[in-house]
Amino acid sequence: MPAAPKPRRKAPEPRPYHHGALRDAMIVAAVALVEEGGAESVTVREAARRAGVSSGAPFRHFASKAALMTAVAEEGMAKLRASIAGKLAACASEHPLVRLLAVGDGYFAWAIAHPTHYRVVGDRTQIDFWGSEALLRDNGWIRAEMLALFARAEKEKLLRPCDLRVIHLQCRSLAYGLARMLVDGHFREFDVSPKAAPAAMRGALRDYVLSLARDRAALGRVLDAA
Amino acid sequence: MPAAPKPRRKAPEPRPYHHGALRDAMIVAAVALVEEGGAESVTVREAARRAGVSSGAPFRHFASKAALMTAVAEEGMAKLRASIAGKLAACASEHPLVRLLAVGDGYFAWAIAHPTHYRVVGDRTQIDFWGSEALLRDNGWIRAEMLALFARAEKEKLLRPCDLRVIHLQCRSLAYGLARMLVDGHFREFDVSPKAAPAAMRGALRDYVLSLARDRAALGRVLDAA
DNA sequence: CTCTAAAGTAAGCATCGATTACATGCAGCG
DNA sequence: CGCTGCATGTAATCGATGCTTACTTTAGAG
Repeated sequence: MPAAPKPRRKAPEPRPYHHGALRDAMIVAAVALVEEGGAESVTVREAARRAGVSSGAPFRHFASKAALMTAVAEEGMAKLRASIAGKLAACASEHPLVRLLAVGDGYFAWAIAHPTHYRVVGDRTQIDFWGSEALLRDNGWIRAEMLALFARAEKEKLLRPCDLRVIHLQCRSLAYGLARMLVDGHFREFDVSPKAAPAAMRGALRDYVLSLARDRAALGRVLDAA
Repeated sequence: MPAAPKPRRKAPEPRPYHHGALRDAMIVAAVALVEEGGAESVTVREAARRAGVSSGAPFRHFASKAALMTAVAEEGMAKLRASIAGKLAACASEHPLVRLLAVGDGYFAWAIAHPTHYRVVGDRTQIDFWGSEALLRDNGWIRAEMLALFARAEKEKLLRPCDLRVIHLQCRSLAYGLARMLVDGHFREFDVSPKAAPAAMRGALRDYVLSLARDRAALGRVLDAA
């Protein structure tokens, strides 16, 4: 019966001339496209189609496709940070190296769950990483969290003799390398079945963290308990 | 005077109707484009332009742009392998862990010298990696070389107690992560100046290899000597 | 020498990112 | 209330891309 009432106000029926939240809708659509077919399948036009606007409209909100992809990366980085924060919050132990492994768990969990989105976040050549406040903030948070854990571990004499700067770079590279190998399709090269990849990644990081400990056996016991 | 002699045979003057080696010429042009502006700036048409043929000609030799990029990756993987082989040949020591570091040196050297090309080689989602004999062969060579060194190190009791499969994955991930962080633009995040990146990468890998040694001090002396 | 098939060309299709000229309508002001 | 300005939308268009098709050239096998 109410075929077409008065297009009075916020009636979300046909489509008000002005979308109202196109910027957000574009990001949602672009993220969906990324998840469906990877960054390469993202098209400004298709995202506009899904948002129900013409192909030129998005450029009122994004200077370029790269700007849209930067927003997609911001979205991803926030989720990545949230995933890490979640694992940290769920980590009962206060042992810095145990918590470091929790950071890795949160990092891998999101990368594994959203591989194509993770690729957008990781590739800083396609987005304006250094020009995005949100990316710098969330990435900086992750970085600071790691550095604080390393600093605490050192202060508490939990680390083997080492250069903090070196192991920070090492740790980041190992985590990035593991996640990146996964999303770049390298894991088929190892015997691990696709479903075993997460465990292999965690195992590699766990063993690495153990190698950082002054008292490997002690940390092993703590990790086994947790 | 000899404005236009007889277009008799192999006269490389205007352009013989048949190119003669279009496939190779396309790969050369595509590699050049990759080095100049990254994979994203590669265009079948532009490569064809540089090879001096029409835009449709390349498709007689490559089923798709992805097939051309796969050939570009093959070219890169061969160079990567050659770089590693060179460092191994130049390595005087027979110590497996010293030679493992030489593998890393060869790997990093090429990645640093050809970052955009390296990205093409590393990203197996954009090329037909598992369908390319050349890629499988050269990548397999690198892999086998590493595995042999690990096996020798273990047989010669040079390794700390560890699971070979775990440290193989670790080592690969660390190397891939370091190289990938470089070409993905992550190094600005660390204090290292751009020119210091190679040293930082080597330092991280060196420290990692040291952490694998049963007798860290002994390996340290060997490395310092070399 | 002929004749086929590999390897070129030119033209065209659908699509893309981006721009332009124009249309709409909300907000703020008289 | 009515006017108006500006953010936000549309439609049309541009040049470029990947890829295909129909046709042309030419090398080389028989």
